Amino acid sequence: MDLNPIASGSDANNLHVTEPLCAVFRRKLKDEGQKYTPERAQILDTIIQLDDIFDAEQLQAELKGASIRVSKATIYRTLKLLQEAGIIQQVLVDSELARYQLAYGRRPRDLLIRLDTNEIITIDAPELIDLRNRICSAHGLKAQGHRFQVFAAEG
Amino acid sequence: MDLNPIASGSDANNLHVTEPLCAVFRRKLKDEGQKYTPERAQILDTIIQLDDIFDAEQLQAELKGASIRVSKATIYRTLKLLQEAGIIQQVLVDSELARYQLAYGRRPRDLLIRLDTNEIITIDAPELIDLRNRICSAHGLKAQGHRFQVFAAEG
DNA sequence: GTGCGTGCAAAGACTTTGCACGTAC
DNA sequence: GTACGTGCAAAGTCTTTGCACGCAC
Repeated sequence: MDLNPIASGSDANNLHVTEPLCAVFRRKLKDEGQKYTPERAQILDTIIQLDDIFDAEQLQAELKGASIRVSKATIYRTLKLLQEAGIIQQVLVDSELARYQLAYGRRPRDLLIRLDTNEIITIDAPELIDLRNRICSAHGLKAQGHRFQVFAAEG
Repeated sequence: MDLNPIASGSDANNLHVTEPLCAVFRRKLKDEGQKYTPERAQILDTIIQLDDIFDAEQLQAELKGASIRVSKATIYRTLKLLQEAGIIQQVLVDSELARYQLAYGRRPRDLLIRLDTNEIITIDAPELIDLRNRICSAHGLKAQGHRFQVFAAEG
């Protein structure tokens, strides 16, 4: 269960990262004198299997589906740790609910949000990497990531 | 107090809109059989004067500074109406708090967010308009808006 | 005059926290 | 064996809602 190489490898969205995500998480925890518990491992596993945008509720449901009972408190605490580790990031489509997605070793996933159907489509806009880097350079800063959402509806 | 032409006119971010924002709001309300009350007018005025990203708390404080007392309930109710009218939009920098900014008749304001200082810098990336339109066309949709946030830190 | 709006306080939704017990290291 | 983690329930924060009174139309 600890073996989750990033290698859904044919996915063009993945950068060249060879280290399994669980190893990344483990290292972050060890570095801070924290423990790699079964709950934390199972939560990360589940997120990797989901491979989609999710919220705390969905994550708990997914775990329950695998007969794993984890409290909301632990879910929220672990999501915070995973964010700190750079493994997941918040999506922020609206302010109603905190949603997350895998981020580590991936290009940011840009979103096309249909206002008429509320459908969320993942898109790829590689030119943004260049754009954001230029913007940051102009401000003497280094880009760490970005978020891009396009709102659209039937024409 | 009703006269708030969009005309901070030299601002290159403003499109050519000649109608005062309050008129836009008024029309939306009338169309739905709702009333243009002093509270609603004062809230819109204050948002226009602020001309910055704000949250419900700040808005109430700003009103209080002008000796105008409006309840949180009314503020939230009015913010929702202003969003429906397309006059303001949510910013969504993080999920902690709903923030808003003026939107009507303006290009979306793109943001450069410093992770080291939490400073939020408004930037202008006009090429995104083109990019987003191309993306939408490719999906047979029409772009209604977008959100772009770059995260950066000292290099 | 009627119906919508406001303030207040209570309710709601999501998230965080204190505590006692359990477990990774 | 110790310090950190977990579950539970309670507390917190932001936001929404029910109700009685008041005002825009």
